[in-house]
Amino acid sequence: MTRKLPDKTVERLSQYRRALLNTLSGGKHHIFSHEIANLLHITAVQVRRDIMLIGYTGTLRQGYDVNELIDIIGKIIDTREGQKVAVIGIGNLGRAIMGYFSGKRTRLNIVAAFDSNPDKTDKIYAGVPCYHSDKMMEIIKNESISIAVISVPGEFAEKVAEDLTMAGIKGILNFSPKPLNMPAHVYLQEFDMLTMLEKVAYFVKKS
Amino acid sequence: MTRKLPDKTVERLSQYRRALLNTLSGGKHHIFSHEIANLLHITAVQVRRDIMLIGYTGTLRQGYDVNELIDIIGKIIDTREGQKVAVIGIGNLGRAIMGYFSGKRTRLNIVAAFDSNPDKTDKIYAGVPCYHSDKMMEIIKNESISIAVISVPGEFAEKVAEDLTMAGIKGILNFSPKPLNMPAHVYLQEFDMLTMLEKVAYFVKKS
DNA sequence: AAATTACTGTTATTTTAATAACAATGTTAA
DNA sequence: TTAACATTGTTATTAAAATAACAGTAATTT
Repeated sequence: MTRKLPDKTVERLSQYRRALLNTLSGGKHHIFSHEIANLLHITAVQVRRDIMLIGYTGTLRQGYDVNELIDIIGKIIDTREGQKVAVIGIGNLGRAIMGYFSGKRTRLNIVAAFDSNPDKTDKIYAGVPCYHSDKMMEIIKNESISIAVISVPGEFAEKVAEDLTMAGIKGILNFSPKPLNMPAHVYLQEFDMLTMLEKVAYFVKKS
Repeated sequence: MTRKLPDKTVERLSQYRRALLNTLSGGKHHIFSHEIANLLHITAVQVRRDIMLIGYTGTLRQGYDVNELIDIIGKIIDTREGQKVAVIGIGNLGRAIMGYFSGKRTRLNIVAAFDSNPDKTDKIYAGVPCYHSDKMMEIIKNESISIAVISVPGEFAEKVAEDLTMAGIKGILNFSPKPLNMPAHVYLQEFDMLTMLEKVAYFVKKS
């Protein structure tokens, strides 16, 4: 549809949408670029530029129609049919992820969780069934799950990623501290909290 | 000491160090830039450039001395005295963070956790005492804790951040989906998993 | 009705990050 | 001994992101 948007713009679109949904439930139907900017603590130019990139245009002196903007963003970042997500590893982190998502109305559905510990499998967490890892490849394939969140300890991340790739996964969000290597057709986002905490420590030290 | 390094270089330094510690425990004492690069799945030039920026130099044809490099990175990202960290919000996420850290790093110590639920307070999690939020400001001040990890639900994040600021915090890692606004002297790193998952979904859709 | 104001949308510039190019040099091979 | 090689360190170039500058315009004020 639209040509590929800049990475950072996509991140902000997700945040705009959440902020706008909030705005809407507060009964506000129009919003200025500088108001959106304030909600996210960024600049108004940045907001207008992002909105320009997705091809929406507001009205002068009235700003943007909140509903329309939410819709447009949805058309860009959601698929019509929705996408299925699996969470691999039901430790604290895995459960946190599922908790964050449960009830959030979105086109991203967490439909399965996996763990290698039999005490944790065959149960429901935040509405999501947890299966044993042995069944992972099969279920991913059969259910055509396209996105996986890896929240297993570092030692297992690589093996999990390989299996996921073989099962045909399309995108991975990797919370483990082990950097992964994926074939080009699998989109990989690393998300490493140890690194981020050390980074904060560094900049605190500097300032 | 060194002048301020680029953001991304700092992130990678943290990852280099972890990879190098691994290498070392595997009994390897020298390493080439392309080997480090392979561990992180980035390019060798990137590695050499980062190492150049921190002012370390390897030896031709032998590569880098693993111990020395670990030390140098430590001098850059750690402080001599160490830094104290608090985790605010002991849900699944908070516990995941503490679990990841326990035992891992000596210079970055999680020394306190806080929660507003009395069922969770006055207990030890992963070796860290959890206090009631009422005591947060006092303890942060008295213990001179400089870094906070916010893992409370979005609704509470803003208030927590304000209190932390007043208590004199220097850096914040914000896991909540609510974007925060901090005075310039507080270093803020947002870390929003919903955004990241939606981003993965977008790029999966595009490819 | 003219000037001013408060916005949007777009282009231009700057900054930051990544990549490429290559010079320097000790090591090995011929 | 000379040529080829493997590796580092650095500068040059390109790409991505953020910021600044500004043109356009409907509403409001004078």
